[in-house]
Amino acid sequence: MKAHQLKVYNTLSRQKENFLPISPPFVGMYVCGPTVYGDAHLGHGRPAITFDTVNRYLTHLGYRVRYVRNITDVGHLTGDADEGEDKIAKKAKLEQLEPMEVAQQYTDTYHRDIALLNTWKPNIEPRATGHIPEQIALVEAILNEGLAYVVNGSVYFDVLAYNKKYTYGKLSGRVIEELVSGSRDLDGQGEKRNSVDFALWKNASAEHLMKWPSPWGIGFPGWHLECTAMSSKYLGNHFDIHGGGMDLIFPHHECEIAQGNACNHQDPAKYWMHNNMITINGQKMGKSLGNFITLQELFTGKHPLLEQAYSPMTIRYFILTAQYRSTLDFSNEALRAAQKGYKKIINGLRIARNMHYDINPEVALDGEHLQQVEASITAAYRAMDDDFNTAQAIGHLFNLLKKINSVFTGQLHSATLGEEVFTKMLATYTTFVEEILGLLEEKGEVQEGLLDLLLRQYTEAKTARNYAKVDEIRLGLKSMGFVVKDMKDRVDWAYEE
RNA sequence: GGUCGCGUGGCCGAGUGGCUAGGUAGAGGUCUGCAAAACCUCGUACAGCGGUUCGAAUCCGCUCGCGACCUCCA
Repeated sequence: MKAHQLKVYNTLSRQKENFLPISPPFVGMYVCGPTVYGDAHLGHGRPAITFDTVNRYLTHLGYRVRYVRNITDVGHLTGDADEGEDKIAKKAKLEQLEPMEVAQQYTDTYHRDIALLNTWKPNIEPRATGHIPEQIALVEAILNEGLAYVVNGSVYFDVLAYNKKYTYGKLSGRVIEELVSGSRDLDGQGEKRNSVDFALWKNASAEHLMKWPSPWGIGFPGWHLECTAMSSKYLGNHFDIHGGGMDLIFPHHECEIAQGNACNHQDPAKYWMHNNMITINGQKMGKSLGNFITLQELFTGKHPLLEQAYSPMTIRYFILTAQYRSTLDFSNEALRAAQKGYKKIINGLRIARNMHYDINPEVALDGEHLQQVEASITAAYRAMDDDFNTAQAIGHLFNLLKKINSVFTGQLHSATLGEEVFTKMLATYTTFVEEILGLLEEKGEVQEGLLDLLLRQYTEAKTARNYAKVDEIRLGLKSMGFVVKDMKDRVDWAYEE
């Protein structure tokens, strides 16, 4: 296979750049994981699948990826920045649980749901609460640089001081003067010297549930700090890819860049990748809007907005049919279309796995078909090389699938493609579906052996022109979710679309 | 209010100057005991108006509509 020049859209430069890892073949990738205080919803599914696909494709190209995705189990506050209540602790009080019980419970459900989407596990999945000493050390380092200050046992990052040496706002495209003047009510600043400053360490009140000792008293870390602590610990001070949802660009990732520069004098990541939001009726699906659908609700169909259940692979396919930087609009109609498309892909996978080249010297090569197949193979890779355009790649896979189906049903002879191209076509198709896109065959309850038995009876009945029995078997299979495919010389089954 | 982005055929969704995206839905056809599956063909899509160009969905301007971030959110 020829060398690929992968291009990646970098939020920092706002353009596609050639992907050149810092130390090939190694790639360090850090992705912001969930704050574990509720069930994972469709909005969590998108970055999980997006960066899983990035991981898969980079691995396919031969890179050795270290994928780190954190679990936020402390420090993420509700309400106004740096003034609200800890999300985990709030949920703990509501459910009368230990905060760690809440974190554990939703970490478990997150893992369960994300695994169903067939995502590879991260190589390291660190938790914020497991890295308190590292975070304290970072605060001390930033204080030593003179870019933070202590007030009543809390430590704040001094954005204005930082901005004299570095540029605060370069990721989100924000101008510091506008942030300063545009800040809402000036009396809500509290201890901060300036409203744009953010907390590195917060003093904990007596009733606060999650707290640790520090040089500044009992307290807990600020939200942005954990990612700096854990990414630098496991990937170094400057690594290749930092990913997450677009809504994290500001302030979270902006603050991470500031923290990284403040204590390590360099940007933490070379490439910043951000997936867009999933919308529902054109509006962002999110916790704060209360219009989110959890993954479990999708899998079971138990949600007022859902007309039916949608399988994990349908969801994965649905998300992959859009480029990750575009919004993707949810609707039952779109998901039903995705379900059909997914099943078509998987029926093709079964066929491709079992198909063999049929040597026939009397069949001539067909230049047009050959050219179409070769073009689709090249185009599928080119799409992935162009900032992981899974939507476009899938389009080319469907073109390959048409050829595969044609050969399978006898409408096209495999020899018209020649053995080399035919084999490459099958290999490309199966590699893309299974390895790169991560689409699995969702097997039903029925054993394949049983299906084969029924199909043998079906064939016998058909030969005997016992059409009543033929129809009976056909109906029976249909009720189990299978359709019978009658071809010229044989029969086969497929998943009902 | 500031910053940024979007508006593609019934629906979802690629595409950023000339080359069929694709899926799904619908229509017709081949095949079939009838079907199904599969394959083939089709609708003449680019918010509106103006401009640049030999040529624009694609570049520029204006208008309309929608959204994101600026406060926790993937």
